[in-house]
Amino acid sequence: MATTTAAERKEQARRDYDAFLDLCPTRQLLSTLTDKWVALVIAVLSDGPRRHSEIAHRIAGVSQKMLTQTLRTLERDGFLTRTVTASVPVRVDYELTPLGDELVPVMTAIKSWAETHMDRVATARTDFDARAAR
Amino acid sequence: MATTTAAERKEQARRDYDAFLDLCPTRQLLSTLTDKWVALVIAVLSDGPRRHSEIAHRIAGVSQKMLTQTLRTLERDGFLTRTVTASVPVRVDYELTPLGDELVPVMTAIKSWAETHMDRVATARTDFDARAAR
DNA sequence: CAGTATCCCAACGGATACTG
DNA sequence: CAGTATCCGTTGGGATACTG
Repeated sequence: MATTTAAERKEQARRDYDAFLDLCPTRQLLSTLTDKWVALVIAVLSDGPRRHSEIAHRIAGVSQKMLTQTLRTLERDGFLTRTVTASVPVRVDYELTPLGDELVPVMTAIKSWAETHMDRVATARTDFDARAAR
Repeated sequence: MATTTAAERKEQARRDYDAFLDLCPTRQLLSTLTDKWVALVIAVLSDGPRRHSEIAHRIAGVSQKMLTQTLRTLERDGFLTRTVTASVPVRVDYELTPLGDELVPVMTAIKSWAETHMDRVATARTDFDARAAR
């Protein structure tokens, strides 16, 4: 198989990935990346490794279930590593991988865009609703 | 009310928006921005005004319902304008507002990130599943 | 502390049919 | 062509209880 691996990789790399296409795998990846909890988790970890409980505290309102689920997905996709320290009680640390680091600028950009432009959006919304009410 | 408007705006602007906070309005805006269809629609319109049918064609697999719903949300939030030309059949054009234009870099960044790093994610996923199977 | 397992409701989102 | 309305299955996501 070693002889075809390199060729296959090239083939794969040459392929034109396009999220506009329904069946393209990037459409699925786009779904993962466009997720509220993903953006927040990546933002938290951009400051360095964090424990499960630290992340939970930082992201107000996230449920146990969603946090664990999000962390698992991100681990599977290679964005972060999960390190278990077998103490009592157990300690689990999450840390961004190099791939995860590359995601940081994109994710923090969305978050800060929202924070920066919130006022303008709020105004637009009020105007729209006022116009719709007429 | 004119006397308080300026002060109120300042007050609002000075407020520390933080999407990490559960009740902060930016959390809701973040939810809107982290949406697969939103990213794709903004990406389409970044090339200029488009008709409803053109957008539908460009974004493969989007349903009528989701497209219209997404366009309405984006219009309400001030990201695009909707122009109806009363002909038979009717013609509707969508165009980014200045606020929408400011969103383009952020949205296209996610889309192209997904397309660029798809291979590495796919590899990570395979590795993870293989390790999990052991 | 971290995680799993249920239960359960609400929102997402597709398919279809109908209107101006 | 663009949009609305309805139906309905799927998923998201919270609450709670339990385990190592």
